[in-house]
Amino acid sequence: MAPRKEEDNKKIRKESKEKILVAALELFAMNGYHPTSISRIAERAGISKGLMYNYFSGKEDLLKEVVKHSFEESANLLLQAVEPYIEKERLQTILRKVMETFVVMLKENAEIWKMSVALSMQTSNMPGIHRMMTQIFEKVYFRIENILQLKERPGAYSEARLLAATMDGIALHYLVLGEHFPLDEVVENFLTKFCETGD
Amino acid sequence: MAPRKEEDNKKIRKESKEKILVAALELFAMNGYHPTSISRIAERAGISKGLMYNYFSGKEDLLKEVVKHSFEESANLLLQAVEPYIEKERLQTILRKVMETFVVMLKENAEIWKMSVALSMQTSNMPGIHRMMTQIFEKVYFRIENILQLKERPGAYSEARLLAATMDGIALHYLVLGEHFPLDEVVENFLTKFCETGD
Amino acid sequence: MAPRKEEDNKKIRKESKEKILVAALELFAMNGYHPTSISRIAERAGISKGLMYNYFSGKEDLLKEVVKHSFEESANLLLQAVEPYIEKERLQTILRKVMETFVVMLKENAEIWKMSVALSMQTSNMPGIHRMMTQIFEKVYFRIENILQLKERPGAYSEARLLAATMDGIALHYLVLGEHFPLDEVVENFLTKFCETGD
Amino acid sequence: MAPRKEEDNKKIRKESKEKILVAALELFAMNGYHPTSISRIAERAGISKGLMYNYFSGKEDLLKEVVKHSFEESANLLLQAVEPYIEKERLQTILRKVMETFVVMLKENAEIWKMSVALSMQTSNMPGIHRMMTQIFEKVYFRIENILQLKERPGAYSEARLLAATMDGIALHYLVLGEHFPLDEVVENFLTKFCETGD
DNA sequence: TATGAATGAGCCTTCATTCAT
DNA sequence: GATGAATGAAGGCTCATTCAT
Repeated sequence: MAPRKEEDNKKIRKESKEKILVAALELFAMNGYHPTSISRIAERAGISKGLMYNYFSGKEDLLKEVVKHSFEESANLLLQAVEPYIEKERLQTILRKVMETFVVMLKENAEIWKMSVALSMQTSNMPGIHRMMTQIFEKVYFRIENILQLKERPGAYSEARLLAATMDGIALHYLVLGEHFPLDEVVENFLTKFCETGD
Repeated sequence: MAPRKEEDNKKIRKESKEKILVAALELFAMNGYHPTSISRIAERAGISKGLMYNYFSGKEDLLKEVVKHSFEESANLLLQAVEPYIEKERLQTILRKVMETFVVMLKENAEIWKMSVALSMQTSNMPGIHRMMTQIFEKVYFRIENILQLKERPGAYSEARLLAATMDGIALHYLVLGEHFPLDEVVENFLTKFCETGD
Repeated sequence: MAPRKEEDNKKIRKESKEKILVAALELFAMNGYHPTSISRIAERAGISKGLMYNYFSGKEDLLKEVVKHSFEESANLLLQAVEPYIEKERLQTILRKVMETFVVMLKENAEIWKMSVALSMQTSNMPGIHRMMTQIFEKVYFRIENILQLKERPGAYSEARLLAATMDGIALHYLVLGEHFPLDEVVENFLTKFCETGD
Repeated sequence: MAPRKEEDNKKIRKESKEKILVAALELFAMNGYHPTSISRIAERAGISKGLMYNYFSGKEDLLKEVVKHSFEESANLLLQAVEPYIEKERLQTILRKVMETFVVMLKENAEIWKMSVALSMQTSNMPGIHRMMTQIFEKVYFRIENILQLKERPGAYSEARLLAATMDGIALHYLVLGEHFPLDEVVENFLTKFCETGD
């Protein structure tokens, strides 16, 4: 047999890793980190338990990468969705676009978001994960502040903080109450309130 | 000689249960539910592992009572703090009072709130706990809606939802970012924004 | 208060002990020895856990007394039932009477008999209990041999052994198969076979 | 390097499972089910506690397989031993052969038989095990009935029941009394009695 | 690269027993 | 005589991790 080419190896590695990450994300999101066993993850990923340890140094490392992936993806999606509008449109339009995207993502990835929120509360255990999540989050936040400044909004700093906090608060309540929470109404109310002042 | 009196036993029982609840609250809040073992709780409470099961039917039952205690206490404190102002004062004053109390409680019980948020994200496992938390939360929410209606605020329903969500969003960001989050400034901004509209 | 009289004390002791023995017998018979906890027994007897240890030195001692009671009672009932017939009647009549009584007792106390059989198999653990059961059993056996000798039955020794073994074998199968086992038919067949030979 | 071959694994698995089954059988038979801990079994089998659960879903499952193995083996040995004689020989000869084999097996596996009898008395707990034992037992019984019918024995049904019951009764007494029980004499007496009637 | 048998620490829980009252 | 709070050893079981292949 000819030795496998370098490239093939790389591809195999990437595919296996991807399968593991996907399986882990699903299970962590569904059942939580602790109740999910490595065995179940391996099973769902269609690989052996041992193989995990070729790609990840342990369960916690796996969690870290899982979170990083999904967190970064969410952040990027949100930022990219509004990027085209930032220069041309009024703040109100931009915010509306942000909220639209936000709501879609929230509904689509409810379970994953729940996991993320739960994890972000675990400050003392898993400091590495907490740090990483904070960093990604702050990246998004800075972009928001940036936009507000661009639109010559007074008090952009605390206003950006409030804006981000409110968005996450809305998400939080939706995640807890589910369809009992009047997501669309609240978002509408929020947009009105946020834009009519000082504009 | 004579068996212990009924009263004495009651007192003993109450004290032991209290010790366990306190220890459990501290550890659950600090490290989370799963990573906290019954052994550690018993150790911290200064009792034997087995005694636990005289008072609680299991680890999850213990968590439930812990959460109920601390959650209900928080809810009551918040409601009681504003109760005297509701009739006499303007909405703005009431809200300011609410936020003051809220901020104090948030700072004082940050770890417990983290635990609560994390738990409220665990919908699928532990449905009993989730239900209980939702109920207590909704009680607070209804009082808020009530107050807004009293003050003849238009759209009290979705406005109350938004108000509650924003408060929790602010709490969330404070809990994640700690002192990096400009809590007071954001609260001020929020009060301004919320009260100046439609007033 | 006048001090309790010696007699009263004795009566109280006897009643409490009796309650415990009854409760233990029922639970041991129903669920087996190991799966039955002291707590459950105390509960059913309507007394406190601690009180048990005033009357019995431990769980195994309790079992021993329970078995002794019920075993002796069974043995006595069986012997007394046939005693009046021994002198006057033919062997066949006596045996028929024995079997009648045996069948009634078997049906009435199936669960207790199951427990007894199970315990009699535990030779290595609980040697005390095994010895006691053996002694009571041998008492019955000797009476049977005695009767056969009285009726001038040849080979009374091994015949008595066979008779006793067959009776217990029938019981065993009834206990395992329940109503699927044709108890009455088999008994009839047995009586025929046992009496027609050498008579 | 390369993962172990499928075959190798199968062999390893089989050997480990066998070791566990043997150890468990010995301990269950010697001390009973409840007093035997998984730790002790693992220790005797020379493996770790955890490995057990790769092969059995729990302690009760282990018991079930242990019983099934030993019970089925006994049943098969008994049936195979007489099979060659059934067609050619008279009933008396066949029965004598049965009893010979029976006695040998009884003496050789006394402890296992004790365990089996004890277990067969546990109707309420462990219904699965009870059912399994009953099934195997009935298989043997039906063969006996079958043979009696073949030899044109009248009343084969209840006679077969009696025959089986008597055999087990003899076994029971031997198991309880050990060498105090005159096994051979009783068997002889039994054969005489059983065959001389209706022949 | 990939496997899965094997480990062992640690988990939650039960329960016979003790003892102060 | 009677109670039941408290103990602590032991039980069954899970699971992240290792390692020979």
